[in-house]
Amino acid sequence: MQKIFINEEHFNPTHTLECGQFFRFSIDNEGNYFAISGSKRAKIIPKNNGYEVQCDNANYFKNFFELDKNYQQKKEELASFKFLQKPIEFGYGIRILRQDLFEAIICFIISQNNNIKRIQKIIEAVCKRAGSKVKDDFGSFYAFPTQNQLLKLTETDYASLGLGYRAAYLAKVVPLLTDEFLNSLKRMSTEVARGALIALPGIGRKVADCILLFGMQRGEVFPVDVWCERVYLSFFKNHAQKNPRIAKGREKISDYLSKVFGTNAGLAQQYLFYYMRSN
DNA sequence: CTCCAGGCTTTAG
DNA sequence: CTAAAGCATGGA
Repeated sequence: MQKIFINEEHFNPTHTLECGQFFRFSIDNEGNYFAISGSKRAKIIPKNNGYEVQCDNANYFKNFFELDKNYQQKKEELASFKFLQKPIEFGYGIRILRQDLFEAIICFIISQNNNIKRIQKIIEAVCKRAGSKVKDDFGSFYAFPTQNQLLKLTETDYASLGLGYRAAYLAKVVPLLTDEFLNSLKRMSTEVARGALIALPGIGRKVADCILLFGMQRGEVFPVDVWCERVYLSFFKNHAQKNPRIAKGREKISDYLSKVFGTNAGLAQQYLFYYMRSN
């Protein structure tokens, strides 16, 4: 058992885990969160002035929670945007999670045209079906399946797990996600990597952007979905109308907001998404 | 019953 | 190039 302490000033487990970037979390009847990433699990326990993360690999979760990044600075930079004040106030303590790339690709393909409850349900079903059973100090759980483990599932298997029309996407894309391909992706520029991701079955601009942001730490990416489009239309319409280069369409909204927020675009997106979806 | 969910693919204009 | 239908499933 290893422990990490995270000050509450720039970390809130509820907002970080439930803001929509991540799906494999749960909460026990004492109010403690569990987060599963890859083959590892962490328990997050409230303490004075912060939270204690208990796990078997502290370094893994220090990286997972981006503890090497300066969120005070990010907060100050984003606070200069007045329309972010309420979202930041509401979702205080959000951190962008460094998720496993393979896992992020699978999870965000599942997320398309779907609701978060069912996304979580499907992912757990996939993990239980194909993932390894792991034991830790808190009991046992299922790791996210490796590529080799998912290769054993057919389109029919995925369909039986409730994936709907996404079953065909996974059956086609999993064989393409070799370690060699994933490692080459990580070395590409954001633009090139986005193109390579969109070339895969079941991945369009929005899913690719989520993968870039949450699985490849490309903080300048601003994924735009139906919710963000609404945010844009309500919060940014007046601003955008003053800029003739801004046109309609989610891709152009994403391009524009990436420039507006720079390296903090993804964090700004999470604040806005969480705020809008909760109100 | 219809409508929608962190969209993508295919087809038509 | 843009626009729109079709897609599986389950909950509201």
